[in-house]
Amino acid sequence: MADTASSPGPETSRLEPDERRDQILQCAQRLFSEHGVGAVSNTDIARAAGISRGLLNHYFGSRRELYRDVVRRMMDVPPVPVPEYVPGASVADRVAQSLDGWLELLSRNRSIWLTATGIAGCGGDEELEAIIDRARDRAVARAIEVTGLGPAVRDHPEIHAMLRGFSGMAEATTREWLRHGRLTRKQVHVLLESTLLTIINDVIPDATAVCE
Amino acid sequence: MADTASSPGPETSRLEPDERRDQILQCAQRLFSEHGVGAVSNTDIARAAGISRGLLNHYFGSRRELYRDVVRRMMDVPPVPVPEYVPGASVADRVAQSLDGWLELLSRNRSIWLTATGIAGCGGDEELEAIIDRARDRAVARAIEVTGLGPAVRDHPEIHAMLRGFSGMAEATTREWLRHGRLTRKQVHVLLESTLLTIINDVIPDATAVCE
DNA sequence: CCTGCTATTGACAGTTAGACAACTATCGCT
DNA sequence: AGCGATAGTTGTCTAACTGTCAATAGCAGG
Repeated sequence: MADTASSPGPETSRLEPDERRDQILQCAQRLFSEHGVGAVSNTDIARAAGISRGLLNHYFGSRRELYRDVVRRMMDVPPVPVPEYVPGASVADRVAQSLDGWLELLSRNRSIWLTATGIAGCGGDEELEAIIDRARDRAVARAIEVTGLGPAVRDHPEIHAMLRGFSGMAEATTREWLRHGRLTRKQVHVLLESTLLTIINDVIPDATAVCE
Repeated sequence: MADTASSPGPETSRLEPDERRDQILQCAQRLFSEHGVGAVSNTDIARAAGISRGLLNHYFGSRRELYRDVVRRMMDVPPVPVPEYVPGASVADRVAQSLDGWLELLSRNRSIWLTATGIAGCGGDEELEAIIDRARDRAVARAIEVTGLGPAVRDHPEIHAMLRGFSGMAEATTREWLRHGRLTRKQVHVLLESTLLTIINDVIPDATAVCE
């Protein structure tokens, strides 16, 4: 980054550690989103937060750890849009409703989500991979709950892996929608719904049979 | 990196520019694969290639450009496993055969592919994104050819975006197979085949209708 | 007002990328 | 053999970045 058109910096000093931590993370997240991770130095972040560079290391140790915490903060945002169990609803209904909730959530947190998933496998950091992996697993777990696949997954762990594959498709499709505008929300919905139902109804019986 | 257990370095000098370029890229690719991008310095690469540091900049300008060229080289590897047009074959047959060729190719170039896709969206570099995007588009173009969707795509460009979504699933699923061993090759095949056929037969009619 | 605690700073050390200049080695040509 | 042209080397210099640590400044409670 060349120059940071300095925002109206808080100009305050001596915050409580938790507040300071949070404020720094917020600034870092914004800068990463705006300029890309590689183009933002610790100096930039410190300036944006109105603090000295040394304080970054005091709070986060190394840059890598700061980076990890930013990603963690981003990924932890989604507070689960409640599966909503309605007695008379079919699996297809529940899938449709859950998908809708997910898409709604993403359309609200557009830039955060794009940054967090774009950051992704930046190469070499085990723990970072694990953080993103965990977020993905949470999404898959929700899918399992919604589709009522719980018992089947216990016997066939590969179903879990397949749903992780599906979540790759969900991410890619959502990028096409939110980032490039090459799909509409409705189209994403139809695509993901049909695909997920196919996986449940057609693929899983075949593929699990193959394994044994 | 502390010390690079020096490979049996070519020890030669005065190569043709093209050869030298290629040799440097090869070394960089190997180091990136082995130690991760962030852990390899220009000095490491120069040492591994048996040349001076300055020559790196002579050939590639900046580190970022070297990095881009490494990724470009990785992505350009797949020499298209020939679609093979057999007259009597159905779409499903052609999809199955093409998928099989793709999986075979990947199982052979396992580590290269994992590195290339893992490197992926490292954040912030437009041109790098474009390179990866282009590789993905090539895969999608092959899928369109195999499935005979050419005419439909001309009228409905969103089909293209959907197939890009599918390619996200293909990547994620393949990672589950090649990297984590949580799926077998057969399972990946069944999953991708069914999903792709569903998209072609069920989703595309629905979704394109929605658009108009 | 003083005193202890701690958030915060500022300067320092080590490393790296990138630019540049001067020099050397090797090839192709006459 | 001699002579350019060009690939490659070495070394240095600058700017920027990260991580560390002793010193400082702001805010409690007595």
